[in-house]
Formats: sequence, C-alpha cells, structure tokens
Amino acid sequence: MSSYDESDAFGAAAVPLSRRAMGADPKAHAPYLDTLNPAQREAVETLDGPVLMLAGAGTGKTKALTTRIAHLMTTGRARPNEILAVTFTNKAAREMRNRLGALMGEAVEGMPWLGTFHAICVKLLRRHAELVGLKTNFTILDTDDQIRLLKQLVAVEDMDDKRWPARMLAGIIDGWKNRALTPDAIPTADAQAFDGRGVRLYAAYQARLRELNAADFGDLLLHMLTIFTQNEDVLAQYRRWFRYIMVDEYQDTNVAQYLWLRLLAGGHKNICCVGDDDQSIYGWRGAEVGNILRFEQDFEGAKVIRLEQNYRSTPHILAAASGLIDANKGRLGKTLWTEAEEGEKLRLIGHWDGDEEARWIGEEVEALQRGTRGLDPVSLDDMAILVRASHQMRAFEDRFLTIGLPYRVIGGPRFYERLEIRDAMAYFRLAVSLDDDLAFERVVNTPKRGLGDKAVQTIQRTARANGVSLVEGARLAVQTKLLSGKGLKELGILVDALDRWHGQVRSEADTHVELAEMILDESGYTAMWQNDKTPEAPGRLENLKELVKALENFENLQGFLEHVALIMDNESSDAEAKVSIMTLHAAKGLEFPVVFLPGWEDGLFPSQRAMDESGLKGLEEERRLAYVGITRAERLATVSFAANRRVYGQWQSQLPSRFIDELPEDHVEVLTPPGLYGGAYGAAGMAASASPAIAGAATSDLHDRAGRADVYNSPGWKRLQSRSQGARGLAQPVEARGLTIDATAVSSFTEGDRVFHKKFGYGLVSGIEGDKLKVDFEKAGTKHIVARFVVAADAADDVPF
DNA sequence: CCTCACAGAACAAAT
DNA sequence: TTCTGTGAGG
Repeated sequence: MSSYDESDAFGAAAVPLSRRAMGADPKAHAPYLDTLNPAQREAVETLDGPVLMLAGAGTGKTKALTTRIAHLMTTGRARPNEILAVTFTNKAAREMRNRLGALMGEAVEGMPWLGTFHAICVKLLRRHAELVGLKTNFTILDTDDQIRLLKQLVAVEDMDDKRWPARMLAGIIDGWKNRALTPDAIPTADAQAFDGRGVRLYAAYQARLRELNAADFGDLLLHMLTIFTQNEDVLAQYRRWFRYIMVDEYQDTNVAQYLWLRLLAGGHKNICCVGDDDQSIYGWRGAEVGNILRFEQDFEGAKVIRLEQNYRSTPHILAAASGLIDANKGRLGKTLWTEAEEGEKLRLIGHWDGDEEARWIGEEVEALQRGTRGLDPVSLDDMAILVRASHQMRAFEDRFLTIGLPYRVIGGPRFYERLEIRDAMAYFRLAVSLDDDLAFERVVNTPKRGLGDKAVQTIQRTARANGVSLVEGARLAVQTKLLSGKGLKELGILVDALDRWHGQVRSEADTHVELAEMILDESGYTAMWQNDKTPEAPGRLENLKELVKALENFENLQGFLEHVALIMDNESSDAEAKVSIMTLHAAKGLEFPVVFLPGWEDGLFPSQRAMDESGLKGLEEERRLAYVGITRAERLATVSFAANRRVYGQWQSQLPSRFIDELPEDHVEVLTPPGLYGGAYGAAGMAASASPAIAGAATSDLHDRAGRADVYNSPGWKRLQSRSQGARGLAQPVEARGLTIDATAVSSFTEGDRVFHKKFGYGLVSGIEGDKLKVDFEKAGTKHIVARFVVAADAADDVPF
C-alpha cells in the first residue's frame, strides 16, 4: 500500500484523458456542470493550485465540493484513492460520500481518504506508529480515560485537587496539542500553567501514554505531524500520493491541522479549502479563524471564489441573519442573496419563564404540524429546537414527554459515553488485550467484588514492581496471596475469566457476538443491573442489548472497538416523525424548514463564560453562533427569551439577549402577548430594557398578520395555556429516550397500579384523567403523565437482555 | 469494604 | 436541580 507508483498505466493515461474531457465540449462529458451556478462552476472547474471557496450558509457548498471531487475523477486528474478529502464530523463525511454516490454511482466506493481529520490520522498512524514509539495496535483514549490517567499523575504531585483539578489540566494539554506543541516546545509564557507544573505533567502524561501504547485524540494529529516533520521520505510519499486535497469547514481548523495540511499540500499546492469565516464557532476547541483569513498569504496565487447565492432561506431570514453578523469586525465579507419569495419575518417572542417558553414552543410545534394558521402542515422531522447549552434541553424534554410530542435529542449524552456502555466496552477491551490497564482499573470492582482502593493499590504495586500489566500484577497478587478473604477469591475468579475470554477472542471459537454476551454474563455485569432497582436500570439493560446488537455489524471485537473510538455518534434514523432538539453547535451544517431558537438571554446566550474568558473575541464567536442558528431555518425562524429562568434550581430574572437588539427591525415580527409587558407578571423592567422592536410592539398594533386569526394575540395567554389540556390524537407506539412502549398499554391502568416511567422511575397511579394518569413517583414526586409513556412496573422489571 | 447521608459545587460548545 | 466527593457507621 505504502508504495504507490504514480507512473503506472492508469496514472500515465490520466493526463491525455483529461485533455479530451476538458477540451472541445466539456458539457457533453459532464452534464453535472449544468446544474451549477457560475460561482459554483468556477469552484468546480478550478482544479489546480490553491483555491479558497468562501461559501456562505446555504449556498450549495457541499454540492460544489462533491461535484469538484467527481470532476477530478471524470476528467481523469486523479483516481479516487489519490484524493484526500477531510471533514470535521463523521456526519459530514457520510453526507459527502452519499452525495458522491448519487453523482457517480458505486464508483466512489473506493475513496479511502474521505473522512475526518481524526479518522484519517488514525489510518496513517497505524502504519507508522513505530516512528513515534507506539505499536500499530495502539488504543485510542477518550476524554474519560484521559482524565482518569491525569488524575493519577496529579495525585503523585500531591496538589490540591480542588484548586487544580485534572479536568483543567486536560484542557490545558488539549490546548497545547491543538497548537501542535509537544512538551519540549511549550513557550515560556505557558510555563506557569497549572501551578507551574503543567509542562512537567504534560511530559509525564505523554510518557505514560507511550507505556500504555495509547494515544489521545490530540495525539492522533500531533504524532502524524511529528512523523511528517522528522521523516522526509514519509512526507514525500504522501505528497505524491494525495494529488488533490480538499478540506471542508476550513474555518474550524486548529494550528495542528493547519500545519498538517500545509505539509501535505506543500508540493503540488493542489489544495481547495472550503469555509465560512462567519460560521467559525469552535474557537474554544482551538480553531483559528486566522487560518481562513490568512489563506491567500499562506498559499500564494490562491484563487478566492465566493459562493453567495443562498438556496436555503427566505429573504427575511437571510436579512435578519446578515444584520446580526454585521456587528462583527474583521470579516472577509460576503453578501448573501436569494431569489426565494419573501416569506415570513423572523418571529420574536418573550415569555414569563423557561417552562412557559417550552410550553409555548410545544404548542406551536403542534399547531404547525396540524397546519393551522393558514400554513401548510409541517412534518415534525422538519422542525428543530436549537439551544445554546445542552442543559436547556431538559425543559423541552419534560414538556414534550408530558404532552406526548415525539422528539429526538441529537448529540445529547451519547450512546458510547454512557456509563454502562463504557463499562461493557472496558470488558471487551480487556478481553482483546490483557495489557489494557485503564480498562482493568475501570472494571476490577464493577460489579462489586470486594476490591476497594487498598486492593487496587496492592495490585498496582505488584505490577509496577515486576514491570508487568495490571492483569499480570493481579495474577501475581493472587498467587502470592497478597490479598485475603473475599477479595482474593474474587480476583482469582476475575483473572481466570479474563484469560478464558482472551483465549476465546484469539481462537475465534465463538462468534464475537456470543462472546460479548458471555463476557457480560460471566462477569456478573448484566446481573448487577438486573438486581439494581433504580429507575435507570431497565434503560441501561436496554442499552447493553443495543450494544450487543451493534456488534453484529462488525467482523470481530477489535474492529468494533476501533470504530467506537472514532465514531462517537449514534444516529438512529427511525421511521416516526419527530421534532429535533439539539445544540447550536450540533446544528451546523443542517437545515430545517422551521427552527426555534429559545433562551436568547444575556448570560445564557451570549454565554457569560464565553465573554468572561475571551472578551470581545468570545462575544463575536457567540454572535456567529447566533448567525449559524438563524441561517439553519428555511422558512420560519422563531427567537424567544424568558424573563425568569431556573439556574441551579434558583429562580433568576433574565434580560433579553443583546443579539435581539441587533436584529434588524424590518425583518422581525414581535409576537409578544400583551399581558407580559403590561407589568401584570412583574416583567416591566424587561420591556424597558428590551430592543426597540419590542418596545415598539408594546404600543403598536399586534394584529398585523394578514387578516389571519392570531392565536398569540387574540384570546391570548389563557388559550395558550389551556389548549394543552385537550385530548391528543390516538396513541401510537412512541419511542422516547430509547425505550419503546406499546400503545396497547394505554389506559389499561387503574388507581393503585405500580408503573414505570422512563424518566421519572417507579410510582403508583393515584388518579386517571382522560388519557392522562396522575402518578405519585417514588423519586420524582407527583406528575401528570400521558398514559402511553408509562408501562406496568412488572413489565419494566423484565426488560430482556 | 460497602452504603448512606450530607455538603458543596456545577450548567458551554465535541473529534 | 443534580452530580460528586467525603465522612460516619455497619
């Protein structure tokens, strides 16, 4: 693989072939070019040399990018394996692969170098691991492993872990890695980091990683950078190999990624970077907007192509977004335009508190779904609620669960980050490699085996003294009876079991799925959750079942573990339509006909912390985030804020976001119910400080919606609040948070029944009101719940595994 | 060694 | 509010 010779027959034939294709009548050979606008077409046809494609939101960037790749191939400039195409998310990579497939048929199956920075770097690093002192089967640590490891190192330093938490150190080290700094290259300005011990701990951490034959996320890139800079031959080989380089979301690259790209493109300079400086929202993760702002200097003779025709949003939405982002300084500048019909203005509404906001949005989603107010019905799949911070999702989940509105949370606590999944994975990791000390530490005493801190320390000491892994240390400790009683016996059993599983992984006597089930069974891990009577336990068992099911898609355990380390997202595409809830960050690159943007309050959005930590820079990034949010909407965008919000369980009064003041009045329609600003709710202060748009609304006519009855203004508040009491449609099997509940369970309950609810746990039915149950939950108190969201308690007990 | 109860801090974003 | 770490008691 690593010795591709570009002078082979195909490569040699490529050039003349391309001349033919590009010559007399390119259109005849490339009908896809006709579907592009002039700017896109220029971007597609400018194949050689550095190109910067400045693509505003919704301007057909992915289309241009994929068509460009297709064009490289059909003109014979490059074969699929000679194109390096980098994205930031797996989602984006998948999307690109699909679009390419649609464009070119199955011919693109062989694009091995389309992927995220991290995925590509892993692939490369496995080949050259020995150059940085790793073995090719190195393991990839996730954040959790990383912090546990750092904790140990910090403990050795005997520092006050309240003031100097390992988490902070992890952040500092990540920051250095993002800037491509190895321990020996930390600038003196950073020497004081982490009480002056940051650099030393960083070095110790790297040494420990090497001992463990492990790399963290940052290392994947950093190691490749080291390899490229220290091994000219390796770099030269890949420079020849990747004849064309394409980078998506260039504004999000950090220094390490930038250097990596510059090295690889250094020879031929056939690099095409696509990005939008207005959508740079990952500064906190080390992204450097400077990379995109500086592109023309970095790559001399670069061609800059602007994609400015927007195909996504209506003019009002576009204008509102543009007006907002105008407040930022130092932009490259773009003027988005559209041929779309005018459409609705951006809607703005204030609420009394966060619960009211969630309720209103729930009502609104249902109204839009039914197609009231003279608009066509909108599918739930076409609506999204975009929040600044994930904790804001809670209010919506609670509300939607109560009214029975199907929703999906995107990018929430992810499947592979859940406790039970990580535990199970640790067992799998150990079965595959008995040297995985971190995995061993995680599961020695899970389930409880009577092996506490003391016992673990003994094992560690033994292992260290003999220079062996923890599993071997444990074996020695058992043999020499360094432990006693229950612990000794249990540890012996565990070590034997590990040996057995490891043998079975190697012999491949059983399928890996059977093996996985056996491991979870014999380790007592499944039993542990079966005996657990907390409300979460059934859900966890369900997740474990899902995990085993996911295994079926892989050849073996190793392959699966590799996949999981990198692909941390789990998009379950299910048949039923659902409204999406996600963070603004997760929403980048997506689009929805209808978008809700709640929580526009100073301190929440823009986030106080961003402003405290990064000042004006932070504020501008927040503003870009707002811009990203608005530009996700195709037809209808609704911004909202609340006067009061619970923060740490304490009520706090909030002020509308300064971004609201920056929205151009001409493109905003204010929906605020009259009562709210009349002082009746004690929110007069809010009106005084609010934007001109709001202040105007308080005195002007609110019924300006083209003759339509306006549900927000006329019967007003009361109707909004009472409507939710009405009956819902017929119950369907609904999945919320992973547990599917059958509709047959509906209303088969009577008072006194013990029931289980996915979120609230166990409780007793104390009343029945229509399709709703009044339930006294053991932990969550009394709630009114749509009947189809609970199951009989005995049914929840035997969620099978 | 385990479990429970209490105090105190924590809500920013993710490959 | 909810999670985490700590200390007493079994």
